[in-house]
Amino acid sequence: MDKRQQLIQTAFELFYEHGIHAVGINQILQTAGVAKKTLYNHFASKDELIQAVVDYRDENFYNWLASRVDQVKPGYDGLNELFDAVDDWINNKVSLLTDFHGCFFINTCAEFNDPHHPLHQQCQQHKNRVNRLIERQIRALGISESAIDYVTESISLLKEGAIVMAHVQGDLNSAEKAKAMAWIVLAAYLS
Amino acid sequence: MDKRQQLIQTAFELFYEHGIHAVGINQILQTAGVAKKTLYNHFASKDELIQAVVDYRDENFYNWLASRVDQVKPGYDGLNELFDAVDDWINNKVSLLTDFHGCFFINTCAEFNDPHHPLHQQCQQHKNRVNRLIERQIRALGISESAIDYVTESISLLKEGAIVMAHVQGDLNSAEKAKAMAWIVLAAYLS
DNA sequence: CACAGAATAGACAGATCGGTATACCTCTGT
DNA sequence: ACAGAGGTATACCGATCTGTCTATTCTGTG
Repeated sequence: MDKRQQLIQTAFELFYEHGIHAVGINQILQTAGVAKKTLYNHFASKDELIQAVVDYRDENFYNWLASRVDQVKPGYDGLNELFDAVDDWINNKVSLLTDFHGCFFINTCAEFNDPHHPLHQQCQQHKNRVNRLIERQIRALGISESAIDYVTESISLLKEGAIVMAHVQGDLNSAEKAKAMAWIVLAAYLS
Repeated sequence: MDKRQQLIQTAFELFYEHGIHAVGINQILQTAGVAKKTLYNHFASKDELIQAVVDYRDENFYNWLASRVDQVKPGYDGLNELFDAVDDWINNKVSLLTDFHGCFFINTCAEFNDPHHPLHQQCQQHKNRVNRLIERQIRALGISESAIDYVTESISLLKEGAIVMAHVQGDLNSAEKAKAMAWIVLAAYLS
């Protein structure tokens, strides 16, 4: 088994549950069952490990979401699947993503507030990837070129709102609400 | 000047900018220009200080928002003012709230993930207060009683989405988008 | 003026932090 | 058979953390 991957996986689970600043190196090592020297053989510092963890979650989450969305027809079906996927995630029906504790990238931005911070920007880039996935669905709907960015960001806003409502307020139907609003809004923008 | 209040104010500003776990007691004391003994004279522990900080922001933020919303007619005008207020906040037009770094309560929930944690619940209660403010506007619109909770939570979702889009993605027009969607959605729910 | 309450500065304790160093133990390829 | 890579376990370093303690100074009121 790959020790490097094992460290990243363990660190992610601890960071996701308790926050990054609240989890120490020694806790990660003990949980992963790995020696300290091995960690510093693979990573120069805790910061590098954190970066690798964000990358790992980016790949893992995006690949899962894209595979869900891309298995249906782009456009209405794709957007439908997007919100259904978020709903499954929120309601812990996707074991691949581990127990829901909000969006790891939103949480990380909360801990690294400065927009110029490398970790904050890494999180932005993840969101940009997801936005491009959404944009493909919007384009397939036949929205006019000039409105594509605006509508994409509006749908993204609905998705983010659903995640936060589920995490902070414990609203487990938030993704359904967001989906319902998405249809209403898109119908208005298409007419 | 009240040392207790000075500590809370300083702690809030540091927590809001850097996150709670990232800020130490000594940093707060040095910034506030207060002795350590004075802090532990007013608070039994750092945890108690954090609780007081969350309470302080709850009062400060809610009072500001409610005073904005309540100065216009409940209903359409109130909701309009709600999203305009959020827009002003995001675009740093409200000096009372200090520079925008996302929602302090969302950020705090990101650091204290467990829904049973006292701080997480304090944040939930703040959101509940704001939700009741929104609910009053929804009621004034004449929405049917059975739909009030659902519509209130939908508007709340739009507001949360706008805050996160502004914080994580740097979208400074997010509140405008949320407001536009709110009108579309409400028109559909009223017809 | 005198005194009580509350503030100050700062040393200190014990734990934990990120990170380094040392010594030993397996594997694996030639 | 043996060198080297990569693992383990653990002691250690300096810094920093929360929280305690002492000793001194300021301030407001009778």
